[in-house]
Amino acid sequence: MANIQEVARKAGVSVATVSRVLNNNSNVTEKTRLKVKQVINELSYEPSRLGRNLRNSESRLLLVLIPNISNPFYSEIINGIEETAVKQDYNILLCETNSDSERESIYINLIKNRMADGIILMDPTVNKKKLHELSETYSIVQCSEYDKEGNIPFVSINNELAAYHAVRYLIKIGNKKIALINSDEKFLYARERKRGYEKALHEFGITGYSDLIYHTDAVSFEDGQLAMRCLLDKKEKPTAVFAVSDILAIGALKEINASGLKVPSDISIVGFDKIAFSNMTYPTLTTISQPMYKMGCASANMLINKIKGKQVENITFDHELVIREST
Amino acid sequence: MANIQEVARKAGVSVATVSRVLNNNSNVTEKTRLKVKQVINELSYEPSRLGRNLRNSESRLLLVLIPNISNPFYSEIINGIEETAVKQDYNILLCETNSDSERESIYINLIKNRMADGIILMDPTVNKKKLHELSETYSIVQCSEYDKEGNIPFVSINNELAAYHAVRYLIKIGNKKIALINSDEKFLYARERKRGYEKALHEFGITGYSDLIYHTDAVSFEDGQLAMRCLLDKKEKPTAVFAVSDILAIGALKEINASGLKVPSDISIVGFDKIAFSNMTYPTLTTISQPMYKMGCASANMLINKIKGKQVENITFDHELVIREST
DNA sequence: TATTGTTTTGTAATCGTTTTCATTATAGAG
DNA sequence: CTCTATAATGAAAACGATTACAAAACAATA
Repeated sequence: MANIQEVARKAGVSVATVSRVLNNNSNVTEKTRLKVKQVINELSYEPSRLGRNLRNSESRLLLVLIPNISNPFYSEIINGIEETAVKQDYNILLCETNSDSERESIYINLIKNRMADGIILMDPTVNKKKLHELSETYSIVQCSEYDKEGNIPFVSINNELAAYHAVRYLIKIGNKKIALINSDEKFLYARERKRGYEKALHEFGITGYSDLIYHTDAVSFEDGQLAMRCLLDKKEKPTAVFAVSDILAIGALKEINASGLKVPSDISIVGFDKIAFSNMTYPTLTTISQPMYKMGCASANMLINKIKGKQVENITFDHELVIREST
Repeated sequence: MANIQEVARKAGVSVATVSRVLNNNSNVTEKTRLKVKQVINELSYEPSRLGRNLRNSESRLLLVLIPNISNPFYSEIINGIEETAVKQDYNILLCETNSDSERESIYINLIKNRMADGIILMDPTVNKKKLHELSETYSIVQCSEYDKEGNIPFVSINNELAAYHAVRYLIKIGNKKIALINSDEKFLYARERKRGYEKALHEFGITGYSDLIYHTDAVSFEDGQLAMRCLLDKKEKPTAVFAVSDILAIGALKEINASGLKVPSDISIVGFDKIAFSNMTYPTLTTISQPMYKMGCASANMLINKIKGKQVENITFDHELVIREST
């Protein structure tokens, strides 16, 4: 495999000139440029990014930390990140943390080792203090789930408002006994969506159903089923369910169907995220849509700007209530 | 940010010794080792992989080329790849090709530029000749979808046999008019699964239903719906459907439900892949399960072995027919 | 033609490691 | 205490690019 030296020798120029041609940078005579390009072709030379990276002290890699790649919510975000990154000559290093802080710190080391130029964090499980320290030295942005305290920039939506809209809608179509299937409240989004839920109930003077809140261990279909089974066992069954994730909602839906009750006539259900599959369930799922793809694009741009040393501003995207058959 | 020179100076040793401590390689006195480690801590020094990579002429990055990250089939494979790679101190560079050969070749350049040590290809859209040329110089393995012609090693299943099993099962439970929802036959798996379908029909002497084969443009829920709508419009409706992907099957299922027909009493349906969703549909989907995670692990191991210069053998995993409510 | 200014090119240092080979320190044997 | 064998260390050359600075080539002007 040829290197820049060989090209220079064969073309009868210096490596500096070859490098200049490569980066079509400063002024090189058309004649030499042509000659060099010809030799590059003859030797089918490809510049090594290893050398270039070392010299430039950059990896042109963005580290993307997600809890779980199988969750379609993240797939869409990653789509956006990748698209945006590639346009600006970056690549993404996708790493799945499984919300395990040990695993996460293995990956975070990649930035300390200069193998990544920045991090897009989807689910910070690392302890806050460490994270904030880290963000003073390195370029980090948060996407979707974030930590308010520090000053690490983030891209997200207004979770409280979105949940409020969902629940208000359930109330307006006649529901009072509205269950909440929430995930672990260690997540900001979980706390915020719960607050939106409570706010809507409070606003319409609905009280006394605090046992209709269920917290799942994780976000999986099975957790959704489990939650719903639990809720159906209550002496006062809910007439509607708001789940903080489509995945949970779909599990719940399955459980309702299995119990012989009908959606939406017996129980209405609203999910969150508008994953592709939410339109394939029976019945189709009413849900809150987040602009996942755009959020991915925005966080990649934000990170790249941060790497370049620019000042960046937090972004809050709009959500939308998508009404379908489950309500 | 400290470098190895500073550590060496502060510890009063040479960079060689520091490097040896770092790689806890050859013999370093316990005393100096301790001293060096202490300085490393004091300076919170982290070795740069950029320097190391250049020196070692490796990137320790595996390029994973998938057509579409949103397809849960691939997510599971990626899980396996990543898990395996990380254990051996590799990271994965995940790249989505969208089955676009131009995009694919951008990514393939990464290996020419030494930014990746090898490639796991899921959906070779690059032209075959180029691919085979490439594989003479670089380490490449194929996973799931592959090209038989060349001698690029692959990990897959026996698609023909799997399809044969699915269709034979449909026949045995009493179906004759069995539709096939296939994807584009540019894919090997599509051609093979079709052959399995035909083999089963032929074996049981079923003929005359060749208009019950539908080819979709892509693999999406919508394509599945479209296909089913088309099949339901035939004068002789099928009593069973075999779809070459769960995604297509789920779309088809949706369409059958929408048309007022019942699954499985009116129409039975079998999918392929056993994605997580397939257990959440109404009714749950009978499907062929592939060991996606294990396939991911196997292809990562295979690639790493190839990078190390070892000889590798193709692997064909077993499939399994998972009978659920849709049949 | 000599002088100046502007392009174009080359030399050599640099990025941060690893590793070969030479050298020095240490221990063990006589 | 000296001599050897071995273990521990260091000096310096890679790896393959980029780039500051110096030098050479060229063009323009007097």
